[in-house]
Amino acid sequence: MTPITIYDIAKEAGVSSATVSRVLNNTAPVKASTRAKINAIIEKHQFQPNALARSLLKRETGTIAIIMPDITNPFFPEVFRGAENEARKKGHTFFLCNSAGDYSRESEYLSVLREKRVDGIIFLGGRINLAQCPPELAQEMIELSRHVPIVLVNGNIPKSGLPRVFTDEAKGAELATQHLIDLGHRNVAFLGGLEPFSTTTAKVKGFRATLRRNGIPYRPNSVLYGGFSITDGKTLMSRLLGMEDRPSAVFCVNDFTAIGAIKAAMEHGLRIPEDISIVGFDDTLLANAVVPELTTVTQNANELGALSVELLHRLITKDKARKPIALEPRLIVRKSTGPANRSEG
Amino acid sequence: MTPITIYDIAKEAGVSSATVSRVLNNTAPVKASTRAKINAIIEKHQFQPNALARSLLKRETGTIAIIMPDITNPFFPEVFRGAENEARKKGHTFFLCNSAGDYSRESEYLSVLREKRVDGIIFLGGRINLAQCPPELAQEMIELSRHVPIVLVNGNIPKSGLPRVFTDEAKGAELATQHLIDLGHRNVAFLGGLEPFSTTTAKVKGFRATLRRNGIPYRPNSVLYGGFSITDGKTLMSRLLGMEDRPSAVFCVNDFTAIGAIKAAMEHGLRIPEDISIVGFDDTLLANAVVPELTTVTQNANELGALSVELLHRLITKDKARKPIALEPRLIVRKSTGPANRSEG
DNA sequence: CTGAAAGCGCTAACAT
DNA sequence: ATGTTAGCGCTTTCAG
Repeated sequence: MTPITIYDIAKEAGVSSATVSRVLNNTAPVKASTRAKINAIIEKHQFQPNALARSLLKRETGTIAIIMPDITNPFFPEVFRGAENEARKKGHTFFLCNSAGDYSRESEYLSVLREKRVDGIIFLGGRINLAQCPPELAQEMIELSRHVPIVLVNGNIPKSGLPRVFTDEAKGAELATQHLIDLGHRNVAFLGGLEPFSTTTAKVKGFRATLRRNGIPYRPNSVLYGGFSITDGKTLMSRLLGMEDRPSAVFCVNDFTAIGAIKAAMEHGLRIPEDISIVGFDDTLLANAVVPELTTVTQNANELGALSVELLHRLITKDKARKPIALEPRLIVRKSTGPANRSEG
Repeated sequence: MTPITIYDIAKEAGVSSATVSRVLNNTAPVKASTRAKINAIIEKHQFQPNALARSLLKRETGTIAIIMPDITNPFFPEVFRGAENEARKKGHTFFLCNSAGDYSRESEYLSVLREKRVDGIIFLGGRINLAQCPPELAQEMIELSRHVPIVLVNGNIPKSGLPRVFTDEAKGAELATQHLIDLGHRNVAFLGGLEPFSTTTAKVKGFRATLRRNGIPYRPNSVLYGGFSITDGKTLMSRLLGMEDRPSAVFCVNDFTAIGAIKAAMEHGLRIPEDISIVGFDDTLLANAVVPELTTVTQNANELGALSVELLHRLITKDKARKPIALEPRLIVRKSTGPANRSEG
């Protein structure tokens, strides 16, 4: 059970460890017969070189890691997939770490990953989505980035100049809102999210800008914050439906809250989209699972992941491409939105 | 940018590397003043010890990895969560690898993980769910297990004696089927899955056993295989609805296919559960997202993950607890099932 | 084409 | 309480 080493192989083959290393890595010509003999012995013992020793020497591990806030939200596995595929193409092993959106856990992983000398880190969620990231947390990222290449996805540390790729969420919100307005809706609400998060504020910004551009007056209580989960969506929608002057269309911060909104609306006996239109965000698998299928904004999660790895890879290979990469979101119209009911507001 | 080492710290502090190591690991008493000085220097340089060097020496990495087949199926992230939390409690770093259900990718990861000397591996899906696992693939697992502790989750390599924890899926199927029968359904179908997978055959077995136990004759075409996705569920359900003597209740291989089945039924103008009852499996977040909410069987994904890590941990610490651990599934009755319509069959 | 030897960064005896 | 030293398993000059 004591792991076998390159020396054991060498001894058994009657050669030096250098020669074994050479056949292992194809790093210099080796006589065919010795090569064969060595390979046979390797095979026989199922020898696998110790990557720790190798990495220690070469100062690279061939590994990159991704830190995400919530593996349970289907959006993230989707970007993971895109990232992983790209990483594999580049010959990197790809690991996922789940921060659960917990800042101290983020710090923990950041630190562990550095110690383990990963070649690069992709970072999503948590602190980089904060409208106001606490200085220590921001500082930590900046300092880390001096030791290991890191790219931020769908977030930012302002003024840090940290490389990043992101979806233009305000733009996505504009698409969604305009879609609703084009359908004749004049009273539309924004539902879900939390004010401290830039991902929320960006969407609200796009939402309000679109209202304004279309000459629709902004009603202060047409924006209802409250969270990101299905339950939150349900709660918020119930509240919305209790209001006088109830909106005929709702744009939700993500698919989760949109699903919650749909459920609440149905429980109140409303039909969708006849009585109320609902738009989500992210185009997760939930959007297709639900009846009626959800109109939503896609962030191209796969591509987002792939581009992040590509950028990271450029960083790793010393190419200093630091210009942020923005991705265009796209509206996907399905069954949860329809024309405004002209008899109402 | 050249990483700083323990020697650099030692030199700057005017001590030996051993002393620095001691304060780093609290492995022997160090005079308070020197300790302070060293810590200050460490702080100043943001020094982080190289885990590769340390692991190389100590022959352990403090890392365990989990290989899963489809991070995009919400069931798996859920077991990941349970596993990760448990791993953290035990002081292990936890990484996820996504095999995408691809056997060669599994092999690849298995190999990489061994080279990187992870302390243990948790393995889900893919080859261990095959009713007939190809001998090479089985052999690979068995040989690997001689080098690194490994636990199989919800699967098996027959006769390997490999440690495992699993949900009793046949039992889950019995629960679901009995529930339907208790509601008065006599014509019930099994929908989805693929015959080569043990996770499918186990459920069918439970399904048929329950029919038999209740004196309900088995109709050969009441079992419709075809896949695991929402789309598959939809397709299969459409086929089912086209049959004469259409069943009044359907038990689906997982939540995905159940959702697909619901969508197909609705498109055919059927009401759920008034016209047809549908049961899923896994209790993923989809079950709660959909209207009507899905009656389903839970596998306690979180616990499954936690127990796996616990078992793995015992293996790592040399405790030879190899007895398979079985988890009891549980039926969760929601809105997609109801009494059989007595006017029909 | 092959071997000897140094060293990657750290820890753990063994001294002192 | 601290320093010296010998590796952990591998790759890589430098010789031959």
